[in-house]
Amino acid sequence: MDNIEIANILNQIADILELKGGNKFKIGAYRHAAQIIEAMPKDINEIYKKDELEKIPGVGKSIADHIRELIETGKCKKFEKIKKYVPKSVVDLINIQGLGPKKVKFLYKKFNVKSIADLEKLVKSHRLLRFKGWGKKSEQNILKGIKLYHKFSKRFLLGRIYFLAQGILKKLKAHRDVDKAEVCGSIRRMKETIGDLDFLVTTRKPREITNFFVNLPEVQEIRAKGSTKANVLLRRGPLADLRVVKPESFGAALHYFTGSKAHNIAIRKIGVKKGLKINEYGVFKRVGKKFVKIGGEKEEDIFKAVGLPWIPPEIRQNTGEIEAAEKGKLPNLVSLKDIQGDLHMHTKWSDGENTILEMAQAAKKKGYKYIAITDHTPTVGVTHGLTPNRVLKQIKEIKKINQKVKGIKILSGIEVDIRKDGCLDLPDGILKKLDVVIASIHTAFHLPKKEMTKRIIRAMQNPNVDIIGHPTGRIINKREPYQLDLEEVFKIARKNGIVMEINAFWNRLDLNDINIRLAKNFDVKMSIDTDAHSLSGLDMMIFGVATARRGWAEKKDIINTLPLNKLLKIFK
DNA sequence: GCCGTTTTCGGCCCGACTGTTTTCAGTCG
Repeated sequence: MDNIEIANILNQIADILELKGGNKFKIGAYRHAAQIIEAMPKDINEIYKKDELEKIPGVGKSIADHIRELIETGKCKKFEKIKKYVPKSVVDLINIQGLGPKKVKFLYKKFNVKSIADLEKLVKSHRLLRFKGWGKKSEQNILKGIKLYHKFSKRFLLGRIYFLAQGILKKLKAHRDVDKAEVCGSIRRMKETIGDLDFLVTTRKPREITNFFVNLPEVQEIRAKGSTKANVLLRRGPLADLRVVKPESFGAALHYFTGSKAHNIAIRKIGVKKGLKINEYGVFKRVGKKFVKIGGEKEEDIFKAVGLPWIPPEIRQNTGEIEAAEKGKLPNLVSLKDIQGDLHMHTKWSDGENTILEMAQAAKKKGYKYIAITDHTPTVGVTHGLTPNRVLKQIKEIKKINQKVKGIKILSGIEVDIRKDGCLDLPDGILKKLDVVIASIHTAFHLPKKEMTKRIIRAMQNPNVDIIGHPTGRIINKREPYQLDLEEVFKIARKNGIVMEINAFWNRLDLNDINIRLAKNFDVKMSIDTDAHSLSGLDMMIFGVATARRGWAEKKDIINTLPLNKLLKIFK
């Protein structure tokens, strides 16, 4: 069992306890431990082997026992026992937006609601209206929540399975009979959600490799297995395909399996016009009645055959990249190595896991030249946000740490909350003292479009605001973006020199690819920041950069590619 | 269930918002 599987079970225990109405601090303890284990870079099995489980913060004797049991037997008595209290399908209902443990418990006990179908039927019968606390609005909200759940429930978030895919890829590459291996599909295009995993391998021993693949420990169930193709269900949830081709077809197969489908069709169409046939085995030229292979070992061969330069996977959507390539006007996409610093992160001063010093040292290790510490403000209650006094204290503290740590500059910042009316929850006099001010919304998500737009624009007119954090507020698979007139917002951003954040955290990725392209059209500058709440959170930068690339962003569009002296000129 | 330069017991970040009420429970972060 890996970290995420263990964390999943701890979270499920917490879910069930919540439904049972258990002690909320106990529930919190399970969740806390799950969060730490999921986010920590170390393999929990290694920690188990060293008998150091209880050294993990948030893990005491009891949870350590559960983990030991899980690692040794794959099961845990506590979980097996409380699982009997409610069916899993009932627990899953709390994932519907607007439903929490209390409401789900009520629905289960009173109406025996066990599934989304049950729930929908009940709501539509209006029988709920007779009960205290359930009104017309509640009905509407539940139906909306169900719709959202259906819309998103089939795809996996990139950040949840990216590292799983990389891990499997590493194993494939390490196999002595494997020539080349790559992960294709939407993961290679770094799409924010992933349907399944596509692995491509070249080898002279296809049978051995397919066998090796279906017997990987990550595999739960073999669904199909042949000599050059296999399909499995992974324990983490998604399906995974393996395709084996000959080395001389690697490039063609890579292109074919990377997609997108729309992009591939467009490329093949150009090929047809030139008398070419393009498929996963190569590029073929028509000679009389026969087709003769003219390329396919490298991905470049495919593009070259249709007279185009190589196009980065992230923008292969057939949304203008082929036309741009034809004109020699492909964007020079920003890349991870261009990033000079990270301007949004939290520390123990609010809801982060690590100290300012630890974050700075980890960032320095990444080669960053600067970071900004941007803790929360009091409105976001759970986070123990910074009051004016604590802001001043933190500024002093950062000054001290800057003298200690060489080679990286720590900027004093804040993620100040934008209240419902658009004013900020710290006084201007305090904001003025900070190097960088990010303003974000964490409450009142459901305002009408006009009001929400006005709210953000009012915040952008505050002379101290530099960046708007996660500008649309969406949580992938969970919460829709706010109703917002982004074009209006971008106009003001351009005028006032406000930077729009590309929040790199994998369940946000906000701005998303489409809005990044829009912002670019308005000549709005952006910053790619992790919103890290722990050291491992800093690793999320790849997802932010990938999203920026999908939005055609270039180095010049992204402010945290600038050296410090130039960056500081942008801030007020 | 976890944790301790306020500690080994007794705390455990809590404010904003919504929808329902008319003072508050539930949800969210």
